[in-house]
Amino acid sequence: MEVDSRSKKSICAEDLRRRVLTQALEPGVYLDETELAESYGISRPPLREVLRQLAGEGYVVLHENRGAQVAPMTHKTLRNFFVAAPMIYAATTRLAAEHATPAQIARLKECQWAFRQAIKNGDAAERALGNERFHSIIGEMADNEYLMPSLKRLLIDHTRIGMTFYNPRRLELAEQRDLAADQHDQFIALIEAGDADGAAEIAVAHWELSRAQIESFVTPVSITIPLGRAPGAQETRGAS
Amino acid sequence: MEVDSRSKKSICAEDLRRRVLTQALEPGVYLDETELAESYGISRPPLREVLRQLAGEGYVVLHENRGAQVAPMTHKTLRNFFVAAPMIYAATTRLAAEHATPAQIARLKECQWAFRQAIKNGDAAERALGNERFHSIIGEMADNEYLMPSLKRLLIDHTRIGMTFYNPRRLELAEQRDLAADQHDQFIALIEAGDADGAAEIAVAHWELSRAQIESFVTPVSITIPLGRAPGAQETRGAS
DNA sequence: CAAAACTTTATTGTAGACAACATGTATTTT
DNA sequence: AAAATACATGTTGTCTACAATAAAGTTTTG
Repeated sequence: MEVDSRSKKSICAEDLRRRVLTQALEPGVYLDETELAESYGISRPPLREVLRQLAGEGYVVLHENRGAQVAPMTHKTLRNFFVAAPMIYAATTRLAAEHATPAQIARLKECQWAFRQAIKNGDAAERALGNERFHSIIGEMADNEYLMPSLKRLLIDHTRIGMTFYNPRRLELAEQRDLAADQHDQFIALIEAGDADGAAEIAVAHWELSRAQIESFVTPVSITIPLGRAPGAQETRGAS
Repeated sequence: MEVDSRSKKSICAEDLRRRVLTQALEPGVYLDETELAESYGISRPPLREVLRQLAGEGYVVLHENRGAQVAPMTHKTLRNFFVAAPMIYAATTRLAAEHATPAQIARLKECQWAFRQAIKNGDAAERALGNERFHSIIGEMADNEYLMPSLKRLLIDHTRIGMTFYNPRRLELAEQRDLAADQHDQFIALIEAGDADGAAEIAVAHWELSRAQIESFVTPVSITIPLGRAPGAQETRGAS
């Protein structure tokens, strides 16, 4: 029955990842070790191990004698994101089409089903997490341990940006979400067909859609971007 | 005077990185926490934190209840390496030419000087580490937090491969090392000139040289590759 | 004699208590 | 009154001791 026999530590790590991705923990916020350890029912040493791991994965930043901070997003961050994303997304998707196994394709389809459910239900967090999971699976399909770290980092911030700009009331955004979901179906078809060139193309198209959406928010505002505090701006204490 | 006021933990982390890169700790070897903690003069909990961090950086792999293993190198690893390396190297070098600061260029020149010294002295480990440092600095110049994780992972295995195949007696390899050092000078010149296209080109050329060298070792042998044990093959205990 | 189960040993995982560091506040001094 | 210093508080960093898990060796049994 697939009992959840995972350790408290891995549950803790996964939950913290989820909270960072959904912005339940906002960029730049400092984390309290004692508080977190208690809430996950473990002591501080193992919690600190988890935080180190998450730091390695790019979810948090560690400051000596000043604890862990949810990875901040700055203006420079967004610029770099725009440079790296199309390259890594295209490359990994191409490789996914070349290497995907039937089992992985089945998982991708399941994930896509859940993604569409989340859109239908208007659940912002579930939609964002579902999207992250979808592209993570494609990353696993690519099966390249050298590209995966960059892909995962891109997905962290892509997901957080998606959460920031989510707005269920604006109609054109709802349409874009449906379009994105349709593109996901094309990802699946092309990967299943082993069409590397086609997969790379849809990856770029998918990115262009997302980029246009992000730019429609960033460009008009131009100066103040709602992407959380820079590191050391003000140190917002307290997680919840 | 730049006193070494870094914590024992960061010294420990750096030394472990060095030992992994130089193959003083061979791929696939399991690490003993008690032994390592004692040798670095710290207790096990902080050492475990360091190991978690190194796992996040790709130096080691953690197995639940079975400790930390120096990241193994398999045949698949090498294939993936050949796919990802040219892409990431070219991209980061191009960005380096666009973004490098004078201070960074100065550091790069210092590093290159040390690199040439190591070649002259026939010091394999110093040469390998110097090369790693050189390309790491270029990565810092690129200043893109999304590409850096992949670059660093590539450099880990590139360095280890370089150590594996190092042979001071074969003359054509010595020539190739000199050629590589000359290319490093071209890196510096092109980055300093802000020539992005030229930098990307030399990055590819540099990669091609390295690739040819690696292939000259791998192809003739074809079956058994001296790249360390696969995970779970035999579990070589003991670090030193 | 071979195989399986039990016991022993070594290593990893965790908890609680203590030390060190940083920050904010109050007091003192100019 | 303003600034600097000393103090108090809270949070991070570390250590020692203990618990749990896995491997190895030994014994027992078919």
